[in-house]
Amino acid sequence: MTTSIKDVALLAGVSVATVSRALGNGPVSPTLRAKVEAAVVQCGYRPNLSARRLRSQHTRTVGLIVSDICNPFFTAVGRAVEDVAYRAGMRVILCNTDENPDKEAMYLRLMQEERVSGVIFAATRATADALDTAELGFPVVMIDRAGAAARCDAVLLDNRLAAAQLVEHLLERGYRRIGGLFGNTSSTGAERHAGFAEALQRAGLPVAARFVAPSAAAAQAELAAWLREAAPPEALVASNGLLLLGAAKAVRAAGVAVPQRLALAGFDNDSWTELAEPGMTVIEQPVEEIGRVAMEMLLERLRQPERPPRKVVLAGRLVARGSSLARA
Amino acid sequence: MTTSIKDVALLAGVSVATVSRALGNGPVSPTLRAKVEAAVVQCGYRPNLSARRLRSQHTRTVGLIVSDICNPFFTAVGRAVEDVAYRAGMRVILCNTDENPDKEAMYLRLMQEERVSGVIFAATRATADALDTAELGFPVVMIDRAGAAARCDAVLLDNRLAAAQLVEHLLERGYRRIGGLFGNTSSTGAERHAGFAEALQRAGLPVAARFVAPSAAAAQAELAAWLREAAPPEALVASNGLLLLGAAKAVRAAGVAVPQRLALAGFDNDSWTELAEPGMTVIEQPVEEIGRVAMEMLLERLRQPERPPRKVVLAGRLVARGSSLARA
DNA sequence: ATGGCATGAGAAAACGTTTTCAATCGATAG
DNA sequence: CTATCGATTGAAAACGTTTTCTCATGCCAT
Repeated sequence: MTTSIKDVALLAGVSVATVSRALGNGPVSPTLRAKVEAAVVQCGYRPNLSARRLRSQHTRTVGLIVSDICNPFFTAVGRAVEDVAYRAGMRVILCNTDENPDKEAMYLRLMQEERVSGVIFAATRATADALDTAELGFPVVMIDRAGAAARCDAVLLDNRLAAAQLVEHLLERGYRRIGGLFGNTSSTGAERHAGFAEALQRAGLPVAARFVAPSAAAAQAELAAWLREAAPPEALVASNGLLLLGAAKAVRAAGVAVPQRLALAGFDNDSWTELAEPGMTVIEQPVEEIGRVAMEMLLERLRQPERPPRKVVLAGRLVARGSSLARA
Repeated sequence: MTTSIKDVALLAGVSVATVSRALGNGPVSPTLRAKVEAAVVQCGYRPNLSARRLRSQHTRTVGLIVSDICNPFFTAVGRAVEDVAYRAGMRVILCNTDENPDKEAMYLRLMQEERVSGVIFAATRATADALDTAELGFPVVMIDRAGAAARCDAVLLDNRLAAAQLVEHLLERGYRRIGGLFGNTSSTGAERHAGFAEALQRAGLPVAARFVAPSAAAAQAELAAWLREAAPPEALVASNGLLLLGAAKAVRAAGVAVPQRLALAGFDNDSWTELAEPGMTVIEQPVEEIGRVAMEMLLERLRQPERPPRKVVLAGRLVARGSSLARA
């Protein structure tokens, strides 16, 4: 039997209401407050958060739903979310969906049962478009991927611009036959593809883009096949860290010289991109900021439920490395 | 106002007890069960987990306390823990301690307030030694680091053996002046140092070990300084993935040839170790298995609270790569 | 003096479940 | 034909809090 507020009240010689008020910030005379505090330490009382949540009707809990926390991008974002959350006295429930809409639906239902205060969500395209935030019962902040119709807060990268920047960087360095590898489940992949295609069209060049499942293995297989085709690209853009990793593995396995036979560029300044020869050219996303801002927006929304939804668009930073050296 | 079990009962024309039983696995006639299920979908009822936890007195929640989920080792372990947990109908609360004993204490207190079913814990040395699992009120499974006195379950790597393996591998390849970089906060660092030292002593060689804070930055700074000293090592063992990363950055910054001027070997088969030239020799830990087994042991312990504590010791796998090529 | 009025405290209701306890009913055994 | 038993069901208690709702007290203004 664990000790409850009743035991504390008995020990301190006051009512349970007084104990509750002393522990919270209710009006209690200094005398009784001291008595209560003494009783609390004496019997090692720990409040029961389930009871507190049930009665007070707010759980101080947020859900963080991402595809896979093992993706360094989400790892870093998640860490930032948690830091801000815990500092604000909130708990975080982490959910990995593996880009699977069924799992997304399941976890959203779970969030309802948990009566979470809100959710930070990197949704699949299908789910993002269909999301009805009104009937969900809690506010949602989208990250990384935008919802089409979803009238909710979001913090995003300027994906079109970033992808276009990569293409222009490669053009500047003298590359012409530029291929692209994009994830096929998220709106992010689509947006980056759009920026990629626009930049190439502006330059009057053909657009060679392929869509794959968002995993390193899929990217590796796709690029390996591509390199065996008749006219492989001179440079490749990969639309996220996982795909870039797969691409790097494929070129290494095929013994293709980077950047002499194939230049590489992509997204996410993961730690390996600096170490892998000759260094990967990437768009670095402000991962810590994305997580922090998302959580702050959620807290803000909880304070002002009726505030109009806001989208924060952050800029990526081009980190040029050896994988896109100027063409000889 | 969200709909409660009462509304469902009213709609179905039965008592709340019957609804509860129909939703759980109580004895209910097929007729009423069907009525209840119809009512549930009709009014979109979602059980309130806080209320359920309060009444039933088990939270179906486990805490996962690690130093930093951004460390790929813990990311992978955490993912495995969560998969097993969700499949068993349990929730996971993730806590990052940054190797800070104060944060560890704070999170343990939080776990008590959450009335968690149990905790999976990668503890600092100080905390692990002082851990009194009896007065905590929930079972603990230690991972990665052992508790000295702690009479609780644990799943660990055979650290001494693994470290010795690395040393012997380097000896075989012809290296003699072998240095080591170890984390100074965990028992794991200490154990790996022990294995490292024993292997060198068996070979009649001097032991050159340095202890640093468990971060890439600390390792990088320490090695950079070391390389400027009079007699720098010919080969270096780094006691975890972060330290190895720092070491790799240091040698790259100093323009030191690997393995010609300095061979490198370490722990954790993180994705960058394969890509970074000339490939890092590492001990691969069975990360997925560590997380899975830890969660399974916790579930087992919840079923049989009085079972004697069990320690599972897993073996690492040596992955030899270019960074420890045979000496010319 | 007297009528508010702010302040501090306790009693009791409420939060949404699960679980215990008692009751009803049909059927089966004696 | 009746007593007993098993299976369902509902009423009500319980889980540990927070939040009314009262009430007593002392103080200030009239």
